[in-house]
Amino acid sequence: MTDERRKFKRESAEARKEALILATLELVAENGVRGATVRGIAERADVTQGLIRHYFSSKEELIIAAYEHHMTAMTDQTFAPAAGVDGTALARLTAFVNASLTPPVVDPRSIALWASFLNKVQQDPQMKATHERTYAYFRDFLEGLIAAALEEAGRPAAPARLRQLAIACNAVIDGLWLEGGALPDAFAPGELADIGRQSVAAITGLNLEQEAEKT
Amino acid sequence: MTDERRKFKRESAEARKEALILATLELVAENGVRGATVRGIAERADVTQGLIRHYFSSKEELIIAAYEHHMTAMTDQTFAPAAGVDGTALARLTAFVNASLTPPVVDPRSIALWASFLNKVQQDPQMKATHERTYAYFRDFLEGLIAAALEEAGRPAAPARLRQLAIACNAVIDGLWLEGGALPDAFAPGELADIGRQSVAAITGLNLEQEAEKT
DNA sequence: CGAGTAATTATGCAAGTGTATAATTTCTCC
DNA sequence: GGAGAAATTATACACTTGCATAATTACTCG
Repeated sequence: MTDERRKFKRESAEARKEALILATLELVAENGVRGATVRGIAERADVTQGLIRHYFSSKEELIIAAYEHHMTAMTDQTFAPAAGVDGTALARLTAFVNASLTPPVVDPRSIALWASFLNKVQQDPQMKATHERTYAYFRDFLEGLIAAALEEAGRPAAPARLRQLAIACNAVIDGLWLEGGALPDAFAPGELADIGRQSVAAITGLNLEQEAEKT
Repeated sequence: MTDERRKFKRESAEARKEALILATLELVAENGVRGATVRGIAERADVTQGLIRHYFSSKEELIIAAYEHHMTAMTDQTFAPAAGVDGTALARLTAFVNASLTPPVVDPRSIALWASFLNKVQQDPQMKATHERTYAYFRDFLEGLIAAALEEAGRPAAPARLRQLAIACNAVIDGLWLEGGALPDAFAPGELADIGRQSVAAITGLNLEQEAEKT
């Protein structure tokens, strides 16, 4: 029979690290980075605090690992839907906007995490690098989608113009993402994505609505 | 002769409160709410920590006062330029977009403060109320400007449509504000305002550029 | 000018913080 | 099944935190 009285179970390093990182993200979202105490994280992950030191040489290191985990999850959730569409560039652009403005990307917890990490991001060089790389990746990807969709529509744009369009569309998406997460009850389901598509359409002159109706 | 050796100077309650609030905002922007310690704030304001308790019954109360101070300053900076224009509605809308996307509204410190306060805002009812009131005020004002400008142009919009336009324009402004503050070196001076006007123009169908050139 | 009063400083305390180290427990492998 | 090693817990420490209270200091007003 299994010994129910055993005091703990040994887990693989990967599983434990993952559990600790998830617990960290929960607490950072709830109470900020400084509010995510080592003891609180350990309790949330159902271990004792000493174990954290066994897998991460400091709280700082755990925070950095949690941040990179979150950023990776966010970009994956955003890019996967667009990458999965193998139709026209316009279809991929539409899928990208939709994915950016629906759960799980739009979520109070994501905004809370983004806000909680911001201070550290601006001070820690490693986190700053991760942040800038993610932002650039996101915007370049969007710029590529817009460029392809415009060419497809027979009216290609010059690089300077493309840059502006990407910044503007990125801003709409970010702004809607922010508002949707900060005031979850202020918008009906799908409303943010609707407004996002309409706005990107207005800014670029592309017709994202007919594309959205195809699905 | 003045006694240079006197250990402190008595100030009016208003001056001291203001000084403490400003010191608090500095530290909150730098280190987050929990990182803004009572001792740190006192040092920054050149007083001893006991004095804080004399003017604010708790750190919580000081934080709330600092948040409301900041929100008031932000809205004032944003609304004053638009209110000062007594020309067409289009001119006021243009001034509003410009003010929202140039310093001192666009500023790394403002974004840092916004992010640092977010956690508390979502948990403390009083701060939450302030936040929602400010957001609603901002968006309603923008919606009013858009409505007036559209009527002026001879193509008034229905309420539902107006709501969507206001949300979209608000999102562009917020998104650009965010990006400008989070990556201050990524944009040339005036670039954000340019893109903001173009985007609002594209979304609403109004011509903000000819309006901007008049000044 | 001198006493009273309020502003300000000085000091102390209990709880919470990250981290270091020692003591246990579980699991693997021969 | 039992020794060895690694995972996990247990305990301790120095430091910081917000808050309370007592001791000073500066200014006001008769």
